[in-house]
Amino acid sequence: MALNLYQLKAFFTVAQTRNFTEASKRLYLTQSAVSHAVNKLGKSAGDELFNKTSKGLEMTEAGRILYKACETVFFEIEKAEEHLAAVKNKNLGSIRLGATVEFGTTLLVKYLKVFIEKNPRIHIDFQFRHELLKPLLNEELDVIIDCTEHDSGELLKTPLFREEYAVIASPGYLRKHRIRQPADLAGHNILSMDKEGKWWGNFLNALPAAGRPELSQVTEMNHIRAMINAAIEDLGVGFVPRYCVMKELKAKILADVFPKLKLFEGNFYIYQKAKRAGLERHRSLVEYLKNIKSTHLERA
Amino acid sequence: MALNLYQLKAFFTVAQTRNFTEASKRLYLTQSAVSHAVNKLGKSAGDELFNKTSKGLEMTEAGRILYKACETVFFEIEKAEEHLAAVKNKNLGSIRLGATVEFGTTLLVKYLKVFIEKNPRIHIDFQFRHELLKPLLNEELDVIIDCTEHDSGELLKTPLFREEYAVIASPGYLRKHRIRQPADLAGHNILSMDKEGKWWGNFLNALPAAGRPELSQVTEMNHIRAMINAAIEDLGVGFVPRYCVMKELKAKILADVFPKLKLFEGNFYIYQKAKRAGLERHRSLVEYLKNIKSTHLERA
DNA sequence: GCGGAAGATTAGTATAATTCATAGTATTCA
DNA sequence: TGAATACTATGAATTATACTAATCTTCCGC
Repeated sequence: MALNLYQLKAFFTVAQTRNFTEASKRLYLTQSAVSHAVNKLGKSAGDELFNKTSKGLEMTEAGRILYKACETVFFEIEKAEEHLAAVKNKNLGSIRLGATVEFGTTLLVKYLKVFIEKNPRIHIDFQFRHELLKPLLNEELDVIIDCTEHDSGELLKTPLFREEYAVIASPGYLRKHRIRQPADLAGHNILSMDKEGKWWGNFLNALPAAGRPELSQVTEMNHIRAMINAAIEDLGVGFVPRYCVMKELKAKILADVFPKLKLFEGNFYIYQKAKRAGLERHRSLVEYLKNIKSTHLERA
Repeated sequence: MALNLYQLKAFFTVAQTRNFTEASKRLYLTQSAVSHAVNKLGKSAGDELFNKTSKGLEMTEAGRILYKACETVFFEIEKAEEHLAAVKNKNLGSIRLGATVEFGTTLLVKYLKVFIEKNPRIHIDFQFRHELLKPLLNEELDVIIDCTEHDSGELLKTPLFREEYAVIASPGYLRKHRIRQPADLAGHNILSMDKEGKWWGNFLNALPAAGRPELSQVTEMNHIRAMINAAIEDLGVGFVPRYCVMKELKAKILADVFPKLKLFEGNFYIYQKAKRAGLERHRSLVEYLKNIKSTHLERA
């Protein structure tokens, strides 16, 4: 039979992307080359590797067997390459690090400055977006920092810190509209990431059922920074991670509406594919990231 | 860098055999092809992979890194191939089974008959020799059954049974020379695998120091079967694994000189490379072999 | 049924693997 | 020391294979 690495690589990438054309781009090859390679691999495996269904490609059993082998094989090769590079004082390779937009653009880049200076042989590329899990699973990203909960055998999860939220408004807005307790929010313009109010859900849940306001007038905007700026401009009341507005609170261009209320949202976690967590560069980065705290922004 | 499977295979085989020419034979390639491949691999790894020393090849650090990766990679590929074959009802591959000459040619082949009939998709090749460990380590053999003790992290050891020995002679010989107790052996012709008497060491050790005979007249012969046949022909007294002479004892062409003495030699063990023990065909075979007992020969 | 998207096919080219022939390097032994 | 032996390395030629470009097929939505 004699499996072949070119073909396995092509197959593996197709399996990850579920798309020959996309795979060909990742591999810097033509779609034709990928098609050839996967077909040849299928022949030497004695079976088709993919079935074409109405909604895309689906692996056959033979495909799944090979996929599992590929995970180990390519990881092992990558590890060996990293190890060789380490011995020869070469670059250790790169990490594609994903994080949510606000967290990434503010806290993360500042915190990583020291790591990047101390580890010149590890290159880090950044991807700040909201959708993080899927790119991690299909190997567009190597490490992500996300504040949603995922649990799967193939992912390694490292807890970072508890994210504290705050209800914010500009001091001017608060002077005009007295807001003393949560119930007072009814009728105010509510700045939210979504129209349905899921974004404010954790705030509401933190309140006793009796004191929950009816959030009727909701303005949707799909970036936290936009929400913050809107609040600064007196456009309404926002609900945001506290670390995002540390500076604004200090500078008093924003105020904490309910300073006595402790509002915790989900944890921040580092996620990586369990297999790839064995890479030395992953280990160093995660070890460093573990010490990040939401309070790091205050120093900045 | 982009490591390459052909080159890794060539390198891996050279590393196992410590010999380019031997590796080329195993790979059904020319020595030149192997040399080219290993050199190219060395170039893409950025370092030499072997140093030539006065007594053969020696891996460099880069070589050792790659060797470790190869172990995993090729095992994983082999496992995938076996798995694919299983799904498609093809042959599961072959096992090169090694055992000591006497054990292999008598007990083992008979015992394995049933396994071979029940598992037509696993092919077994046999190698009966005295040197078993080295061929196992350099991948000339996949599984060996040996009665010597080895302990190493890379080997998986499965105990089989305790081997019982017996002192034998032909009934005619015993009629002529009365042998009542071990001390009577002095002066007799002693049949042994070696001239120095190490072979009889375990017999002597089983006796109280006072009753140990002086084995002065030793005849060396390098096969157990030869020793047995010599004993049958009245040539002297032999010391052999009991399972080897079950038939002869029953047929009364040989007699147990000290039937009341229980003489145990070392255990029999199955050894395999730990990595390769994960192969399905290895598991089935070892599972079956575990039930072998030295008494199986009596039935035959 | 037409256009677009995605994969397959075919034929030709580029690249890499393999061989052949030969040269080089230790080691052994007379 | 020189010849014989047993390796490995090298370069040119050959063969196998990966890859591309262009074209074709299929499937899906409008």
